[in-house]
Amino acid sequence: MNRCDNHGDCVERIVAFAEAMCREKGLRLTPLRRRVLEIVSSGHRPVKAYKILDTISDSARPPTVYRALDFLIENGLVHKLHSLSSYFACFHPASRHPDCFFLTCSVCGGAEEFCADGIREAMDDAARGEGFSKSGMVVEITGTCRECARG
Amino acid sequence: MNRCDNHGDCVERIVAFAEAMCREKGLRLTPLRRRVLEIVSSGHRPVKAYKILDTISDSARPPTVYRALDFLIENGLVHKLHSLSSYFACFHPASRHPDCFFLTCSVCGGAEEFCADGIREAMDDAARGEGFSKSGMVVEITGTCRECARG
DNA sequence: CAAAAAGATGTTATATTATAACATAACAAT
DNA sequence: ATTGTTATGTTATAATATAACATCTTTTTG
Repeated sequence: MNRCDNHGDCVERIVAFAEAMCREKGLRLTPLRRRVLEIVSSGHRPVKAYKILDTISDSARPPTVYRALDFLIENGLVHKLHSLSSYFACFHPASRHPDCFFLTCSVCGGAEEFCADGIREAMDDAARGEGFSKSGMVVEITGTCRECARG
Repeated sequence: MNRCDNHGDCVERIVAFAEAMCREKGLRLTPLRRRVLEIVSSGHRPVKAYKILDTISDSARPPTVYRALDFLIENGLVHKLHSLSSYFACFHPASRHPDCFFLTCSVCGGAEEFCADGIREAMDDAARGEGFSKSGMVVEITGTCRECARG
C-alpha cells in the first residue's frame, strides 16, 4: 500500500518539515522526539508504542515514548489510529487539515491518510444537525488496499 | 444527551429485541449475555468493560465480560467505541445499518448513534476512489452535545 | 437414553496499552 | 549563578484485553 519509489525521501522530508516547523513555532524537536518521529515514519504503516520502545533502546521506558508521541500528535506530526492502538506519521503535515481520515489495509498492514472535504463536510453537517458542537473526530476505514486486492 | 422520558423502556425494548432476534437466528441469549446487554444499555452512554465486570459480581473475571461483549458486538447489539475504549448499546438494532457513526459528548459522557447515508456514501466513495475495498469503519465524533452546550 | 459434539462459562495466568508520581537533568533567561 | 521552565529518567501501577485450559451445559445423534 502506498509504495513510494524511495521511502527514505519521505522520512527525510518529514523530519525536515518537523524541524522547520518547530523552529518557527519555538518548539523543541529534541533528539528523542526526532528519533520517535523517524521510527514512526519509517514505513507507510501504523506502529505500536511498544514497538517504538523496543526500537529506541533496551533501556527506554514507556513514558519516554508516550511523551514523545504526545508531543508529535499535539503538533500534527503523528496521528493515533484508535482502532489499531497504533501511531501513524502524517505524510503531509504542511497542508494539514484538522480532520483527516485513514484507510488501513488488514492484509498488508499499510495505511493511508486522506483529507476529503466531502467527508469532513458530511460529518460537520451531521453533527450540526444534532446541535452537536464538534471538537474532534476519528474516522478509520478498514479493508483491503488496491495492491493486496489485486493479489 | 439523548434523554428519553423513561429510559427503562429502552432497556426493555432492547432486551426484547435481542431475545426475539436470537430465537429467530438460533442464537443463545444466555443469562450472562442478557445481563451484560442490560448493563451496557442501562444508560445512553458508553460503558467500560471493567465497569461491567464490577457490576456483574465480585467474582466475575475479564474473559466472562469480553466474551459476552464479543457475542453482542458480533450480533449487532452493542458497538465498541474505540476512541473511548468503551461499549455502547445499539438503540435501534432492528433497523441496523452496517455502518453507523457516533457522537460522544466530552462534557456529560453521553453518546448517540446515527446512520447517515450521506456519510456512509462519502466514505464508500472515498475508499472506492483509492481502489480500496472497505470491510469496516470506525467513525466517532467528539464534542459537546446540545444540552451541555446550552449550559 | 447414552455418548459424543458443540457451545458456553469458569479459572489462572499473562499480554498489551497507558499513565501517575516524583527525581533528575538540560536549557533558557535574565 | 540562580531561577524558572521544559524535557527526560525512573519506579510503580493502572487500565484494557487475550491465551490456554478446565468444567459444565446444551444439543445432536446413534
